Amino acid sequence: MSIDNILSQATAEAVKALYGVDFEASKIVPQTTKKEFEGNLTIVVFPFLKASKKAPEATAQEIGEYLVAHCEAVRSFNVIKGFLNIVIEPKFWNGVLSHIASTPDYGFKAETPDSELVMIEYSSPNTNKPLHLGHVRNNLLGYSLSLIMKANGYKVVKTNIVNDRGIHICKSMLAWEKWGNGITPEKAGKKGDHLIGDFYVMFDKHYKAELAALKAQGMSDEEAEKASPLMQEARAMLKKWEAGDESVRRVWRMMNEWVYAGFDETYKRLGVDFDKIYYESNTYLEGKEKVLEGLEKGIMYRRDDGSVWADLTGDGLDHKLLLRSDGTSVYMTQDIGTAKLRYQDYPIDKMIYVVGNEQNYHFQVLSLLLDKLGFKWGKDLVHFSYGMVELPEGKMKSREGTVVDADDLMDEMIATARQTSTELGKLDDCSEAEAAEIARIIGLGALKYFILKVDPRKNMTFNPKESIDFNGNTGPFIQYTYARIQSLLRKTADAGLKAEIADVEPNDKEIALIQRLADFPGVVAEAGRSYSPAQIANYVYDLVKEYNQFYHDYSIMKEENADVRAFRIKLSEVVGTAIRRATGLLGIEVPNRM
RNA sequence: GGCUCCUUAGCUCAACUGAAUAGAGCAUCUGACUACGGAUCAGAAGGUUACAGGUUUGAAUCCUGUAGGAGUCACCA
Repeated sequence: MSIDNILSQATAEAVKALYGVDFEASKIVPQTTKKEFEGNLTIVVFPFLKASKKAPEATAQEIGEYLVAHCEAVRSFNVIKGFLNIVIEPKFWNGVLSHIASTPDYGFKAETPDSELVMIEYSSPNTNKPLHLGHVRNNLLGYSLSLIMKANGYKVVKTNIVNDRGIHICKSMLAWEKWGNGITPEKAGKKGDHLIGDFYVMFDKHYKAELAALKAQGMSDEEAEKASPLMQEARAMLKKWEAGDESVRRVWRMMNEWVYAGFDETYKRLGVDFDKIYYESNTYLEGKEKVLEGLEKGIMYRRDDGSVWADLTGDGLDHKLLLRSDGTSVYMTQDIGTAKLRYQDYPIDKMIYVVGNEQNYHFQVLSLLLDKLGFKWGKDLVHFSYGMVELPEGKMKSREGTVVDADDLMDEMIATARQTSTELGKLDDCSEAEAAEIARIIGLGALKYFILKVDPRKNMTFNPKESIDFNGNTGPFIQYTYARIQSLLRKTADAGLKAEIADVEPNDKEIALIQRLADFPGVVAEAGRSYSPAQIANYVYDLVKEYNQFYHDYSIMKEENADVRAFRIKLSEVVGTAIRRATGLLGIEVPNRM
């Protein structure tokens, strides 16, 4: 049992014994004592005042005295206003540390046969252009979230829904047919997703030119859009695609393969993966059946023109279209169809969608509809919504060509990491292969940490330069600390020094570290932002900072007392393990040397 | 305009279910230094938590309103 729990329970007992009132021990949460006060843990006594019918100071005093008398973990206490600061018997911390050290999965919950199955959807790219900075945030959040849920004992299925059909794909296809001259990724020496993206841009350029020409002839915006031959061709192509026209389908399949090969490379480099991939070309017809089922049950209604709608005014929302008058699906219908297929494939208990906050309304509606249609996880599906990533120069705008490509970004990060590390002399003793690997780990670590440390709900500014800094709240700083610990462990091992939790009294800095280690946040709360990767990121940073405080104050290898030295080496080792496991939850690698 | 979210130090971000004097890093300033990995270390300065009310023993956190920003309100995905 943790010291927190011991203390909560002892406090509950104290309140019961002193004032005869029952307090649930789980409701009493001791907090870490602030640095400027004496003590390790603090209990706020305000909640007990009704029971004690005494002033805060007197109540705290009484509880403190009871604890010292009855709880062997408590050495002493002091009272400041309503705050009862408790000094834990220093030797107790050795027990805590050895518990942490001997529990390989400390802070993690193991999966059991009864574990709930959670499906996490993330990434969800369109197949007409390569991944960009926004997708990077999505992928990192989704992947980290899956690791965190797994650490919470859930069965996790990572899924990706690829938007591989629709007018946008046809635009790329049309441009390729018109101006591509049969070029392929191999011939162009280019990743497939980038090549397709180029054709999408090309279409847009020609289309814009057409519009301008038509408008110059006196057409309005709308008229021009309708009259544009290019757009008409694209629409015709979509019709053919939907009809299953083999020549269109063949090009479509070929070009999609190019894009997937490109995506796979990007995903692999980013370090994310999926258990099951769904394609909208397979799911977009599925929702229709479910909607018609809802129509029969009276959940939906049909309008005179034949279109099908859901009336959500009872839930404070609007009327929502689900089937067009020609019977075809809309986005919402597809998501219902995808949900149906997924539920056929997996016994889903919980569904998490990692999708940008511009779709908040969509998911509010989807949740209601899935619930009405009888999906048990529909009502409390989680839309893990995140904000936009901006750059120091401002927003990304595809029109202005300021979109940051994911591949380019990773290249740049790794190159910068290489350069900075070289300047610092960190790569001096490395082979070329080692140097490249270290640069990769640092560059990606910097990117991942910088993005994940921010509360996902907020829009954020990503500054590539600041993210690669070996000081401060950055990935490289954490990786550096880890590498240094490994270096220390190698040296002490070479010197034949022992690492063990000897029978010594830890000092304040060491206790602070142990307390931090005991708070390892692998197992985190149920819903909302509380299982956000940001909390893990900020935890690791706090731990690393705490360790640096300790590290700079004590010369571990020169320490004369063998027991103290062994204790400090062991403590460093445990901190290293905690760093590796916590960064692991973020999908960040840590190097043994750098 | 309706709805949702955001606003914390010059900048980038913290603050778990309300708790003590709102914390880090970067940048700035002052000082130290031949190294267990010195781009380090010690210290200073920097805040009416957008604003105004309310609830509470206690509010950055909860409620109401105002201002500013973002998103959304398509037979696009």
